[in-house]
Amino acid sequence: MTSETSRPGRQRLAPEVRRRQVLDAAVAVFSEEGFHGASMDAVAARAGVSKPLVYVHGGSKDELFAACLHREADRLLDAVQSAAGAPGEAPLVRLRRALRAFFHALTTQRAGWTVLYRQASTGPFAGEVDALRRRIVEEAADLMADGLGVPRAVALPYAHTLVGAAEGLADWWLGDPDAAGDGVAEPADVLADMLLAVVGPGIEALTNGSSGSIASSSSVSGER
Amino acid sequence: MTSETSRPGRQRLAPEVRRRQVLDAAVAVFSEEGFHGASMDAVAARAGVSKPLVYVHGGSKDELFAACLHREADRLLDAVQSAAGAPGEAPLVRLRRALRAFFHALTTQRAGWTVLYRQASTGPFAGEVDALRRRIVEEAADLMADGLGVPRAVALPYAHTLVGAAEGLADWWLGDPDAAGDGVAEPADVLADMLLAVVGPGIEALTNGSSGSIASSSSVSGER
Amino acid sequence: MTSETSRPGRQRLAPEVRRRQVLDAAVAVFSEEGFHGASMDAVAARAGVSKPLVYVHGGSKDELFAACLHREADRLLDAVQSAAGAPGEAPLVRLRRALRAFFHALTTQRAGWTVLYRQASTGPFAGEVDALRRRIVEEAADLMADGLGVPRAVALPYAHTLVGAAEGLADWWLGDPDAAGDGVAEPADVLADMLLAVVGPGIEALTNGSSGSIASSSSVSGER
Amino acid sequence: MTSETSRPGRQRLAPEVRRRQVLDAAVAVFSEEGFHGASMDAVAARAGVSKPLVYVHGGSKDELFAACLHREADRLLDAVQSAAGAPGEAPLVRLRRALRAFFHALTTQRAGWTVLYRQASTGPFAGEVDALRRRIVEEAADLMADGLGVPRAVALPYAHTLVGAAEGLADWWLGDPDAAGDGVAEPADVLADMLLAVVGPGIEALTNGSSGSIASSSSVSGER
DNA sequence: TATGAATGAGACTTCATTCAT
DNA sequence: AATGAATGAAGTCTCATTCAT
Repeated sequence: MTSETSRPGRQRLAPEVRRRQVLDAAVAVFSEEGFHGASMDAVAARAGVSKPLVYVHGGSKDELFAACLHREADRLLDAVQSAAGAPGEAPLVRLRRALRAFFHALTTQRAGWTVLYRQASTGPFAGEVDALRRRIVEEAADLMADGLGVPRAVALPYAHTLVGAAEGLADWWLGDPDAAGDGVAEPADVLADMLLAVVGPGIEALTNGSSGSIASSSSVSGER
Repeated sequence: MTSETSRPGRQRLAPEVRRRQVLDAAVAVFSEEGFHGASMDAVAARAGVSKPLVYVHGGSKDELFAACLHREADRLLDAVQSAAGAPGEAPLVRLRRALRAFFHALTTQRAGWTVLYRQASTGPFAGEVDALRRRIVEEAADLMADGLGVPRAVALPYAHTLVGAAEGLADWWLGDPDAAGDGVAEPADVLADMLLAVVGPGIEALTNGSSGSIASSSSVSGER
Repeated sequence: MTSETSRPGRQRLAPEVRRRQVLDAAVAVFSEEGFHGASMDAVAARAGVSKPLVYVHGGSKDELFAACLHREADRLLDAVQSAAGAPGEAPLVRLRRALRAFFHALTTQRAGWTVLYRQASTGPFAGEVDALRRRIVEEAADLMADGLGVPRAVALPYAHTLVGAAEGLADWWLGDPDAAGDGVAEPADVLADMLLAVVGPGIEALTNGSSGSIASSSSVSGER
Repeated sequence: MTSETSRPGRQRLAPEVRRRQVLDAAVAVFSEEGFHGASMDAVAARAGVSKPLVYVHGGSKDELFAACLHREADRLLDAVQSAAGAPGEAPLVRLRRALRAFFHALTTQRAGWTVLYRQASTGPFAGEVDALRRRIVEEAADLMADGLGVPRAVALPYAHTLVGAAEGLADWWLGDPDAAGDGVAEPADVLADMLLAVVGPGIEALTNGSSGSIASSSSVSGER
């Protein structure tokens, strides 16, 4: 037996490399098939390794899925946070950058986003997913509270609204990637601008209204 | 112990009653566990009937899921459409009524909404789910196109944004029901007004801008 | 409510008529699907009655199948026995008539034959079927012992051979009904003659040989 | 207790060994219970392995059954064909050797024969079973056509008769193994000779008759 | 370390059988 | 007498997980 890699299937790799291999495959498969629909066989095949190795590096199916969730959520949050920058800058500029980063991250992490937002909100990971989502919403709430000069408790529902709106827009775009973009700017930037066009004026108007009577500041409150 | 339902087993019921029992249970279970995660055993247990009865009244798991999808989508769409009223009325009034009906439906049909919108759009029902989702969003797009005087294709992404924002707000509220509502008006109405406060000004502003330069109508387009 | 049969599904019939209805349907279904493959639903549907009625008139599935076996075996044996006639007549003439009756019975009782010989020889009714077959073989053994003037114990294996040969021929014919028959005589008669052409000379020759050395009377015993 | 097979569970075997184990068990169970009556549980238990292993090595129930059919048919046909030898030899000698091989195979492959010949020829395997049966009977028909100097189409019903007769004789013998055999020769050889004693003279006589008037060559054609 | 081989548990589905009308 | 409605039990098949090499 020579010292060369005599059998290609038995290639020894550094543990962290193998772990990333497995996680990448898992994210891909989970995003395509959902948690229950995905099989460990499929993950192993996608990673190009044997099934026991998936267990060695990824743990049980539940653990593997949780690891996917966390890694993808961390990536997303990191991207948004670092784009938002320090609290000193103009708040709406920070929001704009954060939104652009958010939509941009979807382009490069589409599978991760799907795992986080389309597959896992039901089933045994609802709680885990909710906690991860909360981290994102709270980042948005911080930005808005800072920008509007209102208490965080007041900003919270608007943050949920904003994040929900972003999700809705993102889903539409991911379902039909050619529909957005004018061919000049980055699609992610276009999406961020579309979103701001819808919610920007409303958010600005909120700065002038008292927290309790926000609804009455709407221009469509004529009825009843 | 009353004289009613002396023995739970072997109760003869009219077929349509049983069918609704089964469908209700199925919607509940599917919404909690997802399609793959839900078991026919769980549906039967939730409905309080035996498993074969689920097959008699709901057909196979696929058929049962499809039936759930269609019933819930029809219910939701009916509620929103009848609330929106005829096209002759003032557009923003129609939108307001539609939104109120939408939030109202979300609170009474939470599970149905979850089945429709929080399920994997991958798998064997992708087409079906997409078609049903489209019907709902397109109703919103019709309203907005009518109200804004813009082509439907332009209104579509804003409709997705609007629906997503409504979801985000509803999720927040359903997770903490005491947080919204002033104790006077219906919570659903309060939510509708909050949403309009955020998106109303932006939507109005869109009426003046051309589709391509929507983003530039935002007051935060200073950067870059 | 008049005294007329207001509902056609609730027609009261004499028990023996119903029983025959059910048995006929059962024979048909069992012959087509086999014991395990046949469902009580199918039997009920074929009989044009409801399933509980099948249980009332036919008993459990096992009992129903046993009843089918016995009725069909009795019919077959009756036909053969009455054709064979009394022991006084010329033995080979009796055999010939019996064989013709046998093949003729297959034409009119094809389903019954299938149930008896093609479906039931495996499974939980093997013993029952064997007993019924034995009755037929023993009828043949009686005929042969009588005709050849040999003890019944000696005739028995030849009776098995004869019945097996008849089965083989019958199976072939039933699988391809157009293959037999010259267009003039009854197909059943042609089959009987074919069988006699094969086994007749051998049986006659056995009359002259001793029981122990039958094999040596063969003209092909040259080897070894 | 020897040192062998210390623990029955979790034994690693070569795939081809396991596959034969599974097939053997399947043939046994199918022959005893029929296709519908046999359960995969029973096959697994008979093979002494777990149920998933049956699926790994045998595929679905349909595939497993088909594999049984083919293996047993091949075995049987191989045995008979190699015993029959080349066409150049004396026809009746070939027939004799083939019959001996046939009876020998019946005694060592009883279950396989049962699977092939005592199963419902209805159901999803009708075509497959018929084709395999035909191969065996046609081998006999070839031998007979060769030996008698008649066209194969003429020989075919006689081949069915011959095979049926062999089955009848074999059934009788296998039901009462002490009844046949003189204690000197192989029982299978004795059975072959008994069969030839019955059908040999008839077959020889057929050589002189034309196909249409075979029946009239019988010595019992006096009636009608 | 890495894997081929094996299995316990559970899912979907159907069927024989029986109650309540 | 007759039936629509209902269910316990069993069957096929898959999957997460682990042993033995």
